[in-house]
Amino acid sequence: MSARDDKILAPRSVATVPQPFIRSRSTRVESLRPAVAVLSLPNQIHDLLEDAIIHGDIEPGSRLLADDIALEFGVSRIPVREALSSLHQAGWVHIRPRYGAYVSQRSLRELTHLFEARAGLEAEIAGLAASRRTPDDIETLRRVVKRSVSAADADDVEAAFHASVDFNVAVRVSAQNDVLAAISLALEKRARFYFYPIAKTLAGDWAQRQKILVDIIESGDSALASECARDHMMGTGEDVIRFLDLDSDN
Amino acid sequence: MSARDDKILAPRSVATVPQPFIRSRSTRVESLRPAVAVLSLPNQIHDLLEDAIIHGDIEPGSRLLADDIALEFGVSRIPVREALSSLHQAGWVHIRPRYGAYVSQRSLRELTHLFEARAGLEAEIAGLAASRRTPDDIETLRRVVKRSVSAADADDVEAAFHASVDFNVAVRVSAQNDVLAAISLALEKRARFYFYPIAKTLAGDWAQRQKILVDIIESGDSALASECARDHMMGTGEDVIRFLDLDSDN
DNA sequence: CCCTGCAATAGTGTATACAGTATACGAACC
DNA sequence: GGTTCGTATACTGTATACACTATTGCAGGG
Repeated sequence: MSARDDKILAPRSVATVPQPFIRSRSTRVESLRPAVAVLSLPNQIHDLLEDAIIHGDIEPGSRLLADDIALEFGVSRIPVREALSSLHQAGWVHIRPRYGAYVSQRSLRELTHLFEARAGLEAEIAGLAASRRTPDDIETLRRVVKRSVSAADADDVEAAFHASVDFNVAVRVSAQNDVLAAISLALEKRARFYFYPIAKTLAGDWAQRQKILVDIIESGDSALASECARDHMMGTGEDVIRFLDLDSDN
Repeated sequence: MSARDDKILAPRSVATVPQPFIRSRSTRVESLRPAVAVLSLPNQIHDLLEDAIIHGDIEPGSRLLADDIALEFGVSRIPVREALSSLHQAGWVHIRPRYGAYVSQRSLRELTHLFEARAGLEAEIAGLAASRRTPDDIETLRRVVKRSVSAADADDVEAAFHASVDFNVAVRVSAQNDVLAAISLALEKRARFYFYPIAKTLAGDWAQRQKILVDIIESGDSALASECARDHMMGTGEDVIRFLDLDSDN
């Protein structure tokens, strides 16, 4: 009945994860210093599951059994529960009380709303960035764009993707608004869920678009920066809609 | 040493809360139907603590001891932990790992960022509302505005406040974007934290402003609606800054 | 054959128990 | 007297245990 008998996480996910890996106290054998992981167990589990969902290692719609996940990570259900709860709040899973957690499906509806929201958000952020950017900010931005260009030249989608992520971070820093930054980051992560399956077909002219936006931000033209960011995001949204071809039933 | 020896929640909070109140299984004595509360324990605790923070029943900066809260509500620490975790994600508490949770302080920095973000968000939402509103939406909006006017006439701050909340809900519904709606709601709640102490001095011309915005939304002028909402929000933000007089050290 | 009711089961939600760590307090030393 | 070290304490974080419920499969009746 269960849609998954296999391991939840593909090996890649494990390899991708940063240093101090999940280690329940009971399994502590050889560890010297970090008697407890620097990152909390729930956070680690959250991030791993999030990545697994984004990368398609976990099928949308599949049920997440707390026991299985706990077993998988060698921890108890308590930290898993907290991870599932925070995944729910970020929209990654849907929770049916007293029954279980399901990985959220992709839907045309969410996709539309998501990119619409991002368009507004990124426009706001770009506008602020244009009016507040420091020389340091511009330098950082230009450095990231250079990486984007190299990645595009080398046809390295992975690198282009990372550069794009870093670019967005740099813009947020320039905008100097923590609230907007946090929201923007959360929505960007969620957007990757829609993005990832078709990243290859889209990563084309990112570098060019980034370059244009940096020029505008440097010029200080707030309104133009907003418009540019909005157009970029709307365009991307439409691309995703076109390529992803979701059922329109919801 | 502890800043609070008294009960965390003022009686009002308890009275304010909706029907099926916190009831741990172990205390289940006379209950007939709802063997378990329809709203999950963590959610109930989250909402109660959030309200208590907004209304000032819990001092910003005070430490929240999971044991105390659990005792207070007659539950174990597990659901309390989850509530604290979600409060953390929404910015209500700051968590020092392995030490404790503290109620977030008001800061000029957050206030500024918050209202800036809201200005952008509400502008976007108002714009969408203007282009998508249905006759039903307009009717709902007008009804709420009418309530606002009555409240203003009767000088009933509480009622004006509720009407304002409902007004924002109605605008979000008109905008037809779930993502924006969820974010907007979360930020509005957080804003109340800054708002509440000085609500009396501000609730003045809300009704008038709402009336103007509804007229614009009905007219379908998206750009004007955006501008109006943005101005309103910026104005409110500045009012709060002026009246609240926070330390500018952060 | 389909529908209804019941029992078995699987998995959640929470209580309890315990291990480990951050702080605080006090004593010894400089 | 101030600083440093060691110890006690209080709390967090997680494991385990258990009560309860949603579901599912099956049996019986229509």
